[in-house]
Amino acid sequence: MRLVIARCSVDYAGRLEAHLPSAIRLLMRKADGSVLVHADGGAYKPLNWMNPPNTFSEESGPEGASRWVVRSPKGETLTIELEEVLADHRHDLGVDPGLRKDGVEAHLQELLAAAPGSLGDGFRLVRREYPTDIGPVDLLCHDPTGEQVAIHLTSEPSPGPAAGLAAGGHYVAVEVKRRAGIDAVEQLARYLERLNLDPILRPVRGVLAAQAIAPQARVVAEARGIHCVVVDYDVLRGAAEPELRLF
Amino acid sequence: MRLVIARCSVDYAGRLEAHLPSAIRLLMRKADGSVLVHADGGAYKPLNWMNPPNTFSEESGPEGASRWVVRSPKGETLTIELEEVLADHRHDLGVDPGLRKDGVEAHLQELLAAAPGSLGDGFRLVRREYPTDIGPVDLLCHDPTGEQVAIHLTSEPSPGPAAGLAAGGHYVAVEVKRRAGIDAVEQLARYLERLNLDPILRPVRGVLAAQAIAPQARVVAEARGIHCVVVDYDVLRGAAEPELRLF
DNA sequence: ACGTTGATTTCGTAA
DNA sequence: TTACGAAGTCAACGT
Repeated sequence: MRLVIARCSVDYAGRLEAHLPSAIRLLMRKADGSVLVHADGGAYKPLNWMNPPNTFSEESGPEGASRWVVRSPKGETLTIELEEVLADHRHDLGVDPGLRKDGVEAHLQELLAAAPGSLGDGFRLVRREYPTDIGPVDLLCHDPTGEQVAIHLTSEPSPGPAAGLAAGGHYVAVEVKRRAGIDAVEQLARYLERLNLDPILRPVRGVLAAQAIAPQARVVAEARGIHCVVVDYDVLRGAAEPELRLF
Repeated sequence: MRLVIARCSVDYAGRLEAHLPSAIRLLMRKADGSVLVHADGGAYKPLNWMNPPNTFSEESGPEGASRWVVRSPKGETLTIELEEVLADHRHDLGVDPGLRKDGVEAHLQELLAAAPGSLGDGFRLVRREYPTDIGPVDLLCHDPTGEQVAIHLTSEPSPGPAAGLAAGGHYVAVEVKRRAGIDAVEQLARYLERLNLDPILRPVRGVLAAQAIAPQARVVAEARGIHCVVVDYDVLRGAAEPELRLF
């Protein structure tokens, strides 16, 4: 990794065009070829950058000035005019071990799959990522209460739900989000529309489960008969490991 | 700006939890308070970071080791254990002048407004950012072909379209996107629903114009009678400056 | 202040 | 490989 502090101006031409007038900035060139231009503000995002793969060229000018030209194979060009170089450090960092993340939507879905009762009394999980022709529904559950549905004696294809569950109650399609907006409601509504075309599943209700639900989304959801459930991550983690709650 | 090269391990606890095992990394602390952890790869995104506002504390340990703890008011915590510091530079960069951008969606909209014929044969622009009660439609155009609409002799309020254009053909609401997904289709569908409540405008057709349209979005659009137009930025730039095409 | 939309989004994953 | 959804999305703009 090379770190340069320099007074410079920057031009980017590619998917858009951008220009940075002359100022003192940090230029970073990583071992993977990335070039980053950072100011002393603007949080974690660089003012300008070029991701790998790219070709890098450095031309010397008069009085310590120089020019960096970085080109991507897609025709993007990042040009940096270094007018005055105040520092130029190089460091060998080696390869970084990976980052471990925990607590994203996938994990929330796991916890809900392990504790479907959090979504509604008596709910049982039928399948995660239940496939439809417009994409998979996060969770398909079964609610033993409510209206009776027809009993199907015919055997069903593999991806179908277990026939036994359909004997009473109804199915519930669950959309899991960390933060649910109107788009989540519409996504779930599309799934419900599809699922309710299937006479074997019908009627399918909808549940929107999220750590936070936008007020507008809640209004739209209720209007469409979709039930909203706000889930708490920590409570859920407890519910998924019920043995911990006995003590 | 402070730049530290150090062997360190990092833990983040906040909206999610993340852990980075010990390795040599660049730690950046900007004048605005941001703390960034960069590896020598991974392009422009830091491995971990904390945006301002935050509180920063640095504790010294034995043999040059130290610990940085960065806390945000929302309860997020970034903890960096510096086991070995290889470099520690400070630089005063000053305030950065702004970035000038050109060529984003707004610019695409300008080009289409200047060359509405790209959207359909004979299309004329009625208005950009045509207001509705759920937000402005990117472009409202008029298609001289197709069904006849009623002629309105009454004068109209200022934001209304020119009455003369309504004498033949029909109106077209255009949604402009760089990349169109299903959400763009639904956004346009909502606008069309609203616009078609207006007896003066009715009937209003829909056109989705984008540099790239997701296949699923195209299916949904066609199903709703919305026409899809893929626009090319460079061609459009040529069409918007027709004098250049004479030579 | 809040909500909505765009982004050189980037990044992961599943088909 | 491609396509699609999620992101510690962030950030800008309009209400």
